[in-house]
Amino acid sequence: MTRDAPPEVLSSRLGYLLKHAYLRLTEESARALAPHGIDGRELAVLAVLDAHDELSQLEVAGELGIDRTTMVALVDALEGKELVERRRSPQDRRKNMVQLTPAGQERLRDAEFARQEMERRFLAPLSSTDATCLVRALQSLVGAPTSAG
Amino acid sequence: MTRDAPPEVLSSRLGYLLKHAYLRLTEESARALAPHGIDGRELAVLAVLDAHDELSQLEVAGELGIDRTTMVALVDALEGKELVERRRSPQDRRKNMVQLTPAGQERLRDAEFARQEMERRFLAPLSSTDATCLVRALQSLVGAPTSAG
DNA sequence: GACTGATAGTCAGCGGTGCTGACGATCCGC
DNA sequence: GCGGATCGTCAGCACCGCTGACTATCAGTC
Repeated sequence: MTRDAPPEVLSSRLGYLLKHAYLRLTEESARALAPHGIDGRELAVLAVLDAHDELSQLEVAGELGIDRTTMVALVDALEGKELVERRRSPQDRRKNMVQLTPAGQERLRDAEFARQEMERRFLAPLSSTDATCLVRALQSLVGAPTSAG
Repeated sequence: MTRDAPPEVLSSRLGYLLKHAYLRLTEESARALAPHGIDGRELAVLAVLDAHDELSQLEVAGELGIDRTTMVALVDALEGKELVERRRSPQDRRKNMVQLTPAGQERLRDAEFARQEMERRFLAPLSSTDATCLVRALQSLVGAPTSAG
């Protein structure tokens, strides 16, 4: 099934393109991850934890670029699914250290596989040159300076 | 000012990249359009109207890929700024035809110029090859089939 | 001409997301 | 020990887009 192609006035607008590409990926991501009982944000948290072994909630939030208040519910959900554990840091008892459980590690592996499959399908309409170029361009944009002062 | 570069675990995730590129563009867009008293969605409505001269609310919503219920408030706002006018269609009195006012056309010109400037700045960190490639890739993704049934 | 079903616009209400502001607990420099 | 900063938490708000219901209107049928 193809969706309607965007009207010509909009197809050259970066805002339209980025928004709809993002929305479409979000849909695909939800569909791919649903069988694993987590969503894209939760998977990102698991991946960050796996890469760093153990971080405080605030550090995880910082990595992901989301607010610490948003992090609370996110960790609540993951803890409810027994994929992560909160522990008060003995060094700094203000901090909640968040750690993957064995179940969390397993879930991460499976869901990561599903995500990679999904991304591969998502990028399938592109030539491999265009696909690499897209990723490289996005990386530059996200890591790059802006006029934001 | 450069923003923090994304952590390595996330910089290869399409979801993270698309989301943050989109968020960053949204910020820049808001900043660029603020002096013109409209936001990105409103500008898109004006552009669609300009390209088609006159459309019903539902048709505009269809072009932009947003819901007809969302369209109501959007047209309300634009009408409040006297940039568009609603007229009952004589052919089909269920339809609200939406039309640019002269002020709307003028605003569109100015804001479009600001948007183009903004996009140019936004894409500045990319080589011109990468920039064209990015746009082409996004166009393919947005216009392309998905597994969405 | 009246009845039926579909369509356009409107509105109330909901869910998701992310924010601000406040608070308690805790840490650190003095 | 005190004052200021930091972390987690919560309540409340704003924005966005949706669903569902309602009204007005149209088109087709009898």
